[in-house]
Amino acid sequence: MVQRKRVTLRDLAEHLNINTSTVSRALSEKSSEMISPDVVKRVRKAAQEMGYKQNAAAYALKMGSTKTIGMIIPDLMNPVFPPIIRGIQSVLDQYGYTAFLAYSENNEGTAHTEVERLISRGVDGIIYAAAFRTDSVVDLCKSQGIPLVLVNRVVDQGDVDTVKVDDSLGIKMAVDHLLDLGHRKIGFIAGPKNISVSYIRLRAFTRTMAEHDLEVEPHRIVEAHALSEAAGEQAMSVFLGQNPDATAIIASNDLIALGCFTALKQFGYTCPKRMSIVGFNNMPYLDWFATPLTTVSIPHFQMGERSAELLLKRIKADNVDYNEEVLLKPKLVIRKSTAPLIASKKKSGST
Amino acid sequence: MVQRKRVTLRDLAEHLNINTSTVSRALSEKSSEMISPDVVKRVRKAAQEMGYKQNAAAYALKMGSTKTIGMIIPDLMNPVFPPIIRGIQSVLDQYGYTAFLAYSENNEGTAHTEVERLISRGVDGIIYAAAFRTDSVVDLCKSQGIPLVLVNRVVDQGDVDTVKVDDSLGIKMAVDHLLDLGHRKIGFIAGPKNISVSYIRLRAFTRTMAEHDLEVEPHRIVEAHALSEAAGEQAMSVFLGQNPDATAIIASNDLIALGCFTALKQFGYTCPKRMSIVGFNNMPYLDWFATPLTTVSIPHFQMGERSAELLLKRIKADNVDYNEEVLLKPKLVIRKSTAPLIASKKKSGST
DNA sequence: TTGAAAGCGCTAACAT
DNA sequence: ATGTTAGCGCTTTCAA
Repeated sequence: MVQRKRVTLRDLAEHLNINTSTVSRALSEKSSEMISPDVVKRVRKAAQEMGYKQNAAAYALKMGSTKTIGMIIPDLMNPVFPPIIRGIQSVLDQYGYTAFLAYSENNEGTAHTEVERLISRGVDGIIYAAAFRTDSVVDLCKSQGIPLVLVNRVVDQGDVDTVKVDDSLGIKMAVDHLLDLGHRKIGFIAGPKNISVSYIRLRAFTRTMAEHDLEVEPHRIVEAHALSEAAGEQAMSVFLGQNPDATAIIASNDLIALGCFTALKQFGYTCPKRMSIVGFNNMPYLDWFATPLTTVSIPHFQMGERSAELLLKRIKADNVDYNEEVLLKPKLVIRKSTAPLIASKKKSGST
Repeated sequence: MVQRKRVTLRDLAEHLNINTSTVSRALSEKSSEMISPDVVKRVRKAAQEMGYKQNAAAYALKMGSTKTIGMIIPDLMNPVFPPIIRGIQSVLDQYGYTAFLAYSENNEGTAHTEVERLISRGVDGIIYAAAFRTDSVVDLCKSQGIPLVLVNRVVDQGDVDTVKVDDSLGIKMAVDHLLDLGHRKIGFIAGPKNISVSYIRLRAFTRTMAEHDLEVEPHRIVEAHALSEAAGEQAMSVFLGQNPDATAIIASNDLIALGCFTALKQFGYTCPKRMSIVGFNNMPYLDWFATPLTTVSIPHFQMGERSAELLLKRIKADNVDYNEEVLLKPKLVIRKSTAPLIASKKKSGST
């Protein structure tokens, strides 16, 4: 029983000898009240039997809403994003929305193009998890009147809805943890500074250190060219070359931290004995690692949920009076990559 | 410059004092030839300036094709699927197609519902990576005339396009590897038998063993209730309880293998010293693990690519003359979870 | 080379 | 409670 053509409202109407609008109303939850119960029942039964499915294109054209949104992430392979996506979809599902997934590949131009494609697809809104500190996507959405929510990364301009984690607090936790363990010569492998999280985390690092009257000398900070394993390894090699005395490192994210492990090994150093490492994100499966990474855990799934809720709210009431910023709290997960500073031969002054 | 309303063909037409059909033709690659070059240029310039974007809903309604496909996977959190998805999208992108992503959550009913939603969205085809051995989704797509490609998992019926990995060969490689290492008392933690890969891999196990004149006694095989870590742990506990003499185990996939590690630990056993473990899939980051898992690697990305190519082919020429089956080859990745059998105190007869 | 007009499937005034 | 009708934005046949 192969039916090449999809069943339409008219097919149903003709089959039942009633008008298409009656069928439409009978099928709709809202307007079925104005139709006699008997007709409603007959229509729904026939729809079921004939396999009627609403034509989303026609609905979208008529109603001006596709019940679709677009999500842009840097890269699906980064294990941070699957849970965010699931969080988004879990609330979308409840409201009959569906999401398109697109990738920026850490490239603003690509992101811009993808957003244009999504707009052409008629998405009712966009969740953007790949923003740079200044990002043309924000203006694009604004000029097209498309609701936009930023997740995870933020933008320097203030007038946009955002769901983010308190990165500064996360870094503070990491620093305090290392300080508690006795470390003083702490380095930082930053991410690219045009990405907000990199920038914010780095700033939080120097600031927290300063609060403890610890000055961070410039050679203690190396910037990786990407938030990736390879970039982390490269940056860590540079760091180790110029910091033979450092005893702990904070990485801008877990992937970079993994790269740090690799570089460390190449230098013949061990973790945590010779050097403690802290990451950021708490990616999956860290507990299984040879050296389970101490890291800052962030509520990925919840971030997705909140951003979808925020976006749906904006779509419903499309007056953008005041922007909203949702701030989620991180947690420090202490594993085996951090250990107390061993009181080896005393070198510098303090403690 | 906030433009609440999207620019339409008619807006352009009125702006240029020409007919909408002329604008449409000028914008289309195919039919712009029949328009004077001058007009084409003016139209495209205006389109650019006014920010015209084609309305996908109108296009879809008119043309009967949304240039959209649906992907169904069990679960985004399973690290096997991201690369498959990327593979699919990489070829979709080249043809102007976009994909919806939906989840079966390892539940046939859910899958069925999701497929219905996708069909209602008007997808031109579906890639289904979550099939059960007998699956109503296949019939659903067939009855609706929607092209369908199965990835990774297959169904018992033969008349459907499929992209899969040679699971039997993969298991054979695993068995041969363990045999080479001297193991004879090898167990198997199977996945649910209503999932094709579970079934095929199990069968390949007993068959390969038989080819080496090794009979597999029933207690050597335990079925996990899901292809997950928790299910693997549970099944492995059962296995260890009834197989104190076993020296190696093959798990139906990596997640189950991880569960095996956990159970092993609870029994106070070590891997690979006391027991060798082989997984299946080669999920990311295994090299980082405390005991890096020996596993069968499968070309996820490529599977995605091939399935998208196959689907697009079906969509283009929608006559389904003969079905196609793409078979990809796996590779064995030997890591640290397998080791030679230690010749301890001799017990049973052979060798 | 361009214009006029129809129609894809749906919903929502506006009748009745 | 139901029918009639218009129109969302687009492509394409037919006419000029």
